[in-house]
Order: sequence, then structure tokens, then C-alpha cells
Amino acid sequence: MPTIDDVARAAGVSASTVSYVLSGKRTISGPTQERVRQAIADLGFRPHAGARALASARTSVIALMAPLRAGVDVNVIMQFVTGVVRRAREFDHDVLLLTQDDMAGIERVSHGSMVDAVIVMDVEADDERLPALRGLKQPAVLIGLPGDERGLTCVDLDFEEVGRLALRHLTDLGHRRVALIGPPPSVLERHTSYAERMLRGYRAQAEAAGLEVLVQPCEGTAVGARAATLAVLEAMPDLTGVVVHNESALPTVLSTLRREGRRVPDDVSLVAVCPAEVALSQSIALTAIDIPAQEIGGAAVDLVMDLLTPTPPPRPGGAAAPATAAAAPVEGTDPTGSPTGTGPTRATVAPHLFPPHVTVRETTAPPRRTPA
Amino acid sequence: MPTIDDVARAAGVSASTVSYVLSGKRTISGPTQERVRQAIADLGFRPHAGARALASARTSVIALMAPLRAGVDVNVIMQFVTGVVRRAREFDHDVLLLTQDDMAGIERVSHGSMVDAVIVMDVEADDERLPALRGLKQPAVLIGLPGDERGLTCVDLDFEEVGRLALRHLTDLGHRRVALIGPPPSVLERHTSYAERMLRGYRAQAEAAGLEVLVQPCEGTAVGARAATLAVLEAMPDLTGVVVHNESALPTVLSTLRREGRRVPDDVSLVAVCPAEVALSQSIALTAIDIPAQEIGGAAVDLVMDLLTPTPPPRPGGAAAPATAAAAPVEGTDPTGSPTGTGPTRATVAPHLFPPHVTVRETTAPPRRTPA
DNA sequence: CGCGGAGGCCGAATCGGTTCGACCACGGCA
DNA sequence: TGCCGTGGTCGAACCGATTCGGCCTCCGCG
Repeated sequence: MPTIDDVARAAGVSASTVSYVLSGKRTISGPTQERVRQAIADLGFRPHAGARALASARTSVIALMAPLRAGVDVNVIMQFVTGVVRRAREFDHDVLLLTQDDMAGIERVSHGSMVDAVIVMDVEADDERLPALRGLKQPAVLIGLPGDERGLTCVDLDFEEVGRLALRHLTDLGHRRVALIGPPPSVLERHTSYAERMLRGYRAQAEAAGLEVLVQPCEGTAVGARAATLAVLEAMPDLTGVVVHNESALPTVLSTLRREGRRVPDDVSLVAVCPAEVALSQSIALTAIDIPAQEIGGAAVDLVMDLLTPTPPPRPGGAAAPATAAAAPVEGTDPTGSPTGTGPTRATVAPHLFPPHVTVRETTAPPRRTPA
Repeated sequence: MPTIDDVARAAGVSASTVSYVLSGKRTISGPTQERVRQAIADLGFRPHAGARALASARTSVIALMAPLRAGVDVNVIMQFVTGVVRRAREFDHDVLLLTQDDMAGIERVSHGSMVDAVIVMDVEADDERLPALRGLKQPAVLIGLPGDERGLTCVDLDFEEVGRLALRHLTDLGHRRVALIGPPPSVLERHTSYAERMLRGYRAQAEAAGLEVLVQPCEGTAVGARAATLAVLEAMPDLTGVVVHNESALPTVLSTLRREGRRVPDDVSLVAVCPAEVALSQSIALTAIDIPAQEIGGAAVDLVMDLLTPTPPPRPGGAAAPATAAAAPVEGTDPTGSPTGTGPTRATVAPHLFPPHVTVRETTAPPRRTPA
């Protein structure tokens, strides 16, 4: 493994010059750059990550805490994960994967200076990790929305709106007898952020519309899903619409409805809340509010990068911000160029929420008029 | 962030003493150790990972290449991943996640000295990454079995035996008309190691038993699985047994059989090849050859640690090997204490193959006598 | 009583980069 | 012609650990 000194020698320059060629932090003449780059290529030089981290206090690694908790669909988790990894790579960063949901992992990699930042998934309403996260020397970004997000940066789909929208789509079609098949009890008991928010929005919308609300938690197993579907059918025999917020249950919900003689969408309309891939891999293409998991993961990385770039001193005659290329959702403060001063250390920016959309596929239709 | 010097000062010793207390590589007196540990606790000292990597040439990080390829079930991948992460943590190591399947990622982290070793998943029969892997300065462990594993360390379930065993279980029960619903075409076209090996074993066993072999590739989607099931039923209407080696297809295969009037296991027996969790979360508990994905992932880490511990010079009067606590499968050369000399740099050790077992649950039974 | 050896600790070199201050040469301007 | 500014490069300090050689002390033994 050649070192920077080897490169310097080969190029006939000093080590610092090589470093500056690499980082671009000082101007180096064209010919010199050329020689240096050539030497780097010839020798196959790759800077030693540890040495770099030691000297620059930057590791080019971000930690991703993706706890595999009971009740959360692995497919969805992996969507987030790949979104994060992909986007991180575009910023020349790697991802250290933490799967334990305790704080110890975070503290270890943080205090040990193994990472530049932390992204945390599966946030709960009153997450115990919050205070520790706030105390980190590295910035932290949450995927999800805890009850108190002060001092933290958050990004997620706007699940409250998801709840409203899902129901509204059905009522707009004319459905009045609707049930929600939700996440597993364990997820709710944990007060998982997305589940509670979705539920809140759904309930609010239902009450506003004067509908009876029927909410049925549901295990992700086949038997659990079957039981939940039957329970809903029994509690509301005249139901014509279902919202399903539970990826693992979808196949069984679908087949159970069928077995019970309810055709989809003729007899009952179904709108799912899940990633598009999941909606499309079912026995029938699901009308759904797609969870853009990959995008959200990517957005989390964008936020990390924002937090990592030293706040550009707000000089008015600005060469633009160094192109973080953040395709941020339309929300919160304007991504580029803060309107006025940078504000109180950007700690109070609004959470970045992606607006949800209904994608109509093959499982929703107006209720049949006959029973009316 | 306190440094080792701060600790040394607080404890009234030199920095090297602190280091030796931490590493245990030299004897330090009891009282001194006590003072040092106290100082560490008081200050909340955590060694700087970069500095440590620089000085010791060890990062305590291992790279895991887990490409998310079309056709491989995410649940299974994640089982491996968590197995790796968990076991790595037991050895005080962290995991850097690579999801691209190109070699660039590996080379980057390897040459940059970001990791101590590499674990590679989803190996193909003639994997193009092999030569590069052999050239790495860090050890590499494959989960899977390429055609030519010389110079590489491999671990996996013995999928050839899986193929034989699955079929044998059915024939032992008396079934003679059996079909295999396999992985998606894309997986086979890539010559994915596990798929080909399973198929080979299955074919061999079928021929040995003089059975007609019917193999049906199958997409992981609901429509794909339905199509595959119907195809098999049409090609072999009198079939009484199915082997399914395709996690994502299982729910639909099951429901399709049912819809076609074939009761499981009364009319047709089904044995799956999948992780136990998957077998148990179906509408009926599947008789299956469980893929111990977590264990295999853990075993990969064990192998990494073996490769990482400097080969204990084979002195006969041995204090035992430093307890890597490897629960290795019963295979290959004896894990501890090589029978004779350490052999040619352990490059030629046999691949570590886990022996498969059939776990009988509720989907297999003898064929009904009536049609005979 | 003297010597050898082991136990326990320290000092300094080292790992491989980054970064700041300084230096040099050259061009423009007065 | 002299001075200043600037673009381009170098040298050296520094980041925070690990590790090797050496030194001192104390004990045991002859």
C-alpha cells in the first residue's frame, strides 16, 4: 500500500501538495495536478481512512440505526436502508449498520469517532434515545417523527395526511362503511411514530366525515391477517372499503376477502399504505398510498450532508451553496439560501415531511348501488 | 472528548500504560489497573477509532457485501445480515454495509483500510469478484460456494444435500409424482450458487430414484407464483408432492393449490426450503428444510475472526486456541487444533457446509392410497 | 552480599494523512 | 525601479492512539 509520501516522491512534490490536489482546498497549478494524479494512478494510491479520520476529524462514514423490530416489515426497512446507502455513496460516504436498538451502539460509534453522523429509523413517539441523540457531537437525523423533535432533524412521510387521504379516497368514491386494518399490536404498544400518526389522521378524518371508525390491529402472519380480516368482516358485515396499513398482512387480507366471497374491488375497495413495489407484487395491483421509502432514506442523507457542511457564513454576494443537490420535499424552510439569517443554529427548522399521494390502481371502485 | 493522555494524566501514569491496561498485552499491576480504569470511567474516555486504526492497522470493522438482487427474498438476506452483525458485535466489531454488487466498493474499503475483512453474500458459480477478492490484503469469507473456491474461505448450507433431502423426504413418504418450484429465472441465469447446487442435488436424487423430474422456475410475485403453480399442475396433473425453493412464492403457491382443489397435505405434500421464520408465518406451518441464515452469517464472522487471529505458531505444548468460541458446523478440517501442521496457509481448507435437516410440520403426509 | 531475572512502567518512535504559516517567484502598478 | 499582491508550493506541527526497547526496582538464590 503506497502512502501519500510515495506519491509525493513519484510526482516530485511534497506530501502537502498531494493532499491539496486531492482535496482541492488550495489552488495547485495544472501541470502539477497532472503529475500528481498520474502518480496516484500509477501507484494505485488510496488514502488510509484511519489516518485521514485522525487528521481531518471526518470519517466519511455515517451510522444507520435500523432496528429489526417485531412487526415491522423487513422489505420496508430495506427500502429505507438501500435509499440511505445509495445516496450516501453519491456523497462518497459509507454506511455503518447498527441493528440493536439500544443506545450503546450509537454512543460507541459516536464517541469513538467512527462516524460523521447518525441516521435513526423506527422512531417512537416518546423515544428514549432522543436525549442521548441530542447530546451527540455528531449530527443526528431521524426517519420518523417523535413527539418532541426539538433540536433534532426529522424526515418522513406525512403519515397523518396519509391517514386522512386514505379514508378520503374511499369516501370520495362514495364509501361510508370502512375499516382500517392496521399494524401489529406490538407496533402500536411501542407508540411507533408512523403508526400513531397515521391512526390519528385517519380517526380525525373519520370523525369529520361522521363515520363509524373501526380499527383492527393485525399481526403480520398469515393466521393473524386472516383473523383480523374475519374480525373486521364480522364487526362490520356491510363494509365496502378497507384501508390496510400492514405490508405483511396484505396477501392474506386479499385472499381472505376473496374466500369470504367479497370481490375486490367489486364488493369491497381496498387501499393499502405500502411501498409501490409491495403494492405491485400482490395478486392484483393495489390502489395505495405509496411509501417512498428509498426517497426518504435519501432525503435523510441529504439532511446529514447539509448539517455536515460548515454553515456557509451568510455573505450576500454568494457563490451558491456547494450543490448538495438535495431534492428535498416541498416543506419546511427553503432548502437553499435561508430567507434571512440562518436562524438559531437550524435547530428549529420544521420537520421535513413528504406529502403523500394516492396512486389509483385496481383495488378501488365506487360502491355498488344495489345495497343502498 | 478526552484523549488517552488525559486519562494518563488523571491516573498518574503514562499513556502507554493506559494503552496496555486496555489491550492487556503487557502485565500491569492491580492497583495501577484500578486507577486507570477509574480515570477512564470518570472521563468517559473512548479511544479514537481512526487513531487506533492508524497505529494498530486494525479497524474493528468488517465489510459486508449484501447485494439486493432481483429475485432474492429480502427477508432471507436480512437474516444473514443480522446474523453477521450480531456475531460481529460479540467480537467487538462493527459492520460496514455495501449494497452495490460491483467490486469497486470492496476495493475502496479494502485499499482504504476501512475494514479488517470482507464477507460476501450471494455468490455466483463463476463469480467475477473472485479474483479481486483473492487479491485483497484483508481476508474474505464467502457466504455461498463458487465453482472454484481455492484460496477463499466459504460457508453455506449444503444445498446439494438440501436438494437430495427434500426429495428423499417425499419419496420416503411414498410420493413418486413430485415437482420442484424453484427460484426466479433471473437467479438461475446468474448461476447463483445456492440455486444451482440445490438443483443439482435434486436432479441427482430424482434420477437415482427413477423419477420424472419437473422443475419450474418461478417469479417471486403473486402472479408469477400462481402461474408457476398452475403450470406445474398442468404438466403433472397426478402430482402428489411439491418442493418449493422460493420464499416469496410460498403464500401464493399455497393459496393456488387450495383454489385448485388440492388440499395440503391431504392431496399434495409440500416441503419448502426457507428460513424457519418463513415456514412458520404461512397459513399453515410448513414442513421445511430450514435455512439457518442467522447461524450461517454468524459462522462467516467466526471464520473471519479465525483468519484474523495471527496463526498460533504450532508449538505442541499448547495452551488452547484463544477461544474464538466458534460453533462451527461438523465439517471440513477439525476447527481447533489442526491434526498435523497448519497446512498450506489454510488456503485449502474444505468449505464449511452446514448439514441440512428436514423439519416436519404440517404440510407433508403419505400419499392417499385411493388413486393407486 | 552480590548478581541475575522478572515484573512494572515510561519514553519515544511510528502509523499516514491534513492544515496552517511561510516562502518564493513573478507580474502589475506607481 | 521598487513595492505589493498573489498564485503555487513546501515544511512542520498535529491528530490520538500502539508498541518496542529500555530502565528501575525488588526478590530470590548462590
